[in-house]
This record gives sequence, structure tokens and C-alpha cells, in this order.
Amino acid sequence: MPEKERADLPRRELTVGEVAARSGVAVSTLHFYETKGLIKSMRSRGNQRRYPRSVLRRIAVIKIAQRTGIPLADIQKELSALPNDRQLLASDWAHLSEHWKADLNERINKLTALRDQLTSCIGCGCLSMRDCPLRNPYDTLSEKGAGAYLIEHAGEELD
Amino acid sequence: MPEKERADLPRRELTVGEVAARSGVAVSTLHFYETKGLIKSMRSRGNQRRYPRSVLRRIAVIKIAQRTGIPLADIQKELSALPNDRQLLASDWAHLSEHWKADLNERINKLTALRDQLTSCIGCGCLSMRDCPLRNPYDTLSEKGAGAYLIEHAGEELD
DNA sequence: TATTGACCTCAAGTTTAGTTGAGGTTCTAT
DNA sequence: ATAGAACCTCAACTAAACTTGAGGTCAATA
Repeated sequence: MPEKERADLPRRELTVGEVAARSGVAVSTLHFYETKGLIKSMRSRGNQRRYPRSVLRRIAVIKIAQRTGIPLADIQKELSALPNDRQLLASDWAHLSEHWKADLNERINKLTALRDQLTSCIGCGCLSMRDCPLRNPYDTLSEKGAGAYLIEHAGEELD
Repeated sequence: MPEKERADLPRRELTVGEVAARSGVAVSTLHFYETKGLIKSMRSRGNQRRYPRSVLRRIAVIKIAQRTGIPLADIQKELSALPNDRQLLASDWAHLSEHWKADLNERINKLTALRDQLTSCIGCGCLSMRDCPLRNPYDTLSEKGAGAYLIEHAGEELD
């Protein structure tokens, strides 16, 4: 039989299982996040993890950041850079989300540019090293020096 | 001393090193792609890889697909599904890129939705499990049955 | 009290996309 | 002919983000 309903013990600390159920992440993931310093726990007498309810908000923030494509290591850095590593406040959230939004915007812009190039190249199919924007993303030409590159490859059209 | 310039032997097959230089991927990556069935090679008498020039186009297509976020395994499947696994034609390219564009569009839409939610939630910071769209992406509610979920969590606002 | 579900640690495995290294061979210019 | 660049194979390593499993403990309930 499942664990007894605990709604009648208000504001208790949460067990891993409860946090897992409420946050939607696996217990093993909570362990993992702990080893990575993303979340913390207190321990019960019997060495079991106990969490304050604020961990749920923290996990929510972690998952949102992940959805935007931020690696866990970076998330950890930003979270631990907060004063005292304290409970997340609305102002922290504003700060973090502003930052992540900028990041996300950049990714969206890159993908959108790619889509537009793709759109204009469909049906063309040239994929010419010289002429096709898909094959020459702006940041590739400069890597070896555009001049040398273009000269080196001048006239190669049969690939 | 570096290898002699071979421009005077036109239309020769290419060595790995040449393909690497011209495509911008490492030799080890070309080996790797070969083990994954993404590209193929002929061998010289001495067992060295030799590539037709068409491999460059194939690699270009692979890299574009990767930029859109398609995993290599999927790229491999789509490339090998082409009739005879032959050289890529413009029509193949049109087909593939159309497909990938749709994929890319979906990813862009998801990220854009996330950004918009982020924008509207900055400064709010509620992250309420009930009310915040960031914490309840549409596809989460239905996972366990929205009804049960909402009832189970009703009244929990202190996280 | 005894069962059983939930929990613990630590090590190892998984996937994706490659890179690195050891030990040995081939190729090409001199 | 020979040096040295380029190539070969195969195994092992990397990184991120987890999951799985073994072996054992804790806690709530019948």
C-alpha cells in the first residue's frame, strides 16, 4: 500500500520521492543534481534526504534554464553565485531569466537565419563552396583568413 | 615537407587529408562518419581511403542537417534511404532540406514560445505550479492526467 | 513485530559525437 | 633509397546528463 497521505501534516519537509513526484524529475536525477551542487538537502536521523519546499522552485528554475539550452554546469554557476546561495527570490528570478532570455534569443536568431538560408537554397541545391550561404556561414570564412581560403579553393566547383 | 600540390592532376580522387581540409572536418571525424555509415570510401592499393569529389557535397549536407539539430543517426537513415545510396542530386537535396526545414521550424517555434513565456514571467517570478505557463508546459499536464494532477496539487502555493 | 515500499551509497552503464594515442604502414619528394 | 608527412587500425578516453544495479537500511502500516 502506498505511503499515507500527508496533506494533513502541513508544511513538512519533503522526501526525495515527494520532490520527485511534485517536480516531475526522477529520484536518481535529484541525487545527481545534488552531486552537481544544483540542489541541497538536509538529512533525517536515518540519513534520508529532506527538502524545504523551496527546492521545488529551484528545480523549476533549473528546468526552465535547461529548456533554453543552458548546460547544467552553467546553471549551477549562476545559482551558486547568488548571495548566500539562499532561497530564490523574485528578484533573482528576474535577473536570471533576463540573462537566459538573451541567450535564448541568440539561439533563436541563429536557427532562424539557418532556416531562411535553407528556404532560399531549397530547389537550388548548388551547395557551392563559393556561393552558397549554407556552406559558408559567416564565421567560417574568417577562420583561416578568407582571402587565402577563396584563392585556395578558386575554381573548385565540381564537388 | 608538405605534399606536392596536386591541382595539376585534375579530378583525381581525394585523400582523407584533402577531404578534411576542404570540408573543414577532422580526419578522425571522417573515420568516425564512415563507421556510422554516413560516408563511404574506396581504398588505394595501400589501403588508404580515396573519395570521389561528391563526398564533399555529402558532408556539406550532413553538416547543415546537424546545424538544424538533427542527430547523426537520423541523418544516416535519411541519406541511406535514398535510392541506391547514390550521389546526391539536387532533387534529393530539395527533399531532405524541405524535411529538415520543417523540423527546424518546430524547434524554432518551441524556443520562441519559451522566450515569450520567459518574457511575460520576468518580473513576475511566481513560478506557480498552477498558474505559471513556464512550469506547466502544455505537454506536462496531460502526462499523468491533468485532472488528477490539478487536484493532487491544489492549494500548494508555498513552493 | 514483520513486511514492504521508500530510501541509502557507490560503481558502472548509456548515448551522442567525437578525439587521442599507440604501434605500425604507405607515399612522395629529395 | 630514405626521411618525414600522411595514412592505417583499434582501443580507450571525453563530456553531458542521466539511469541502472547491487547490496543494504529506514520507516510506516497491518
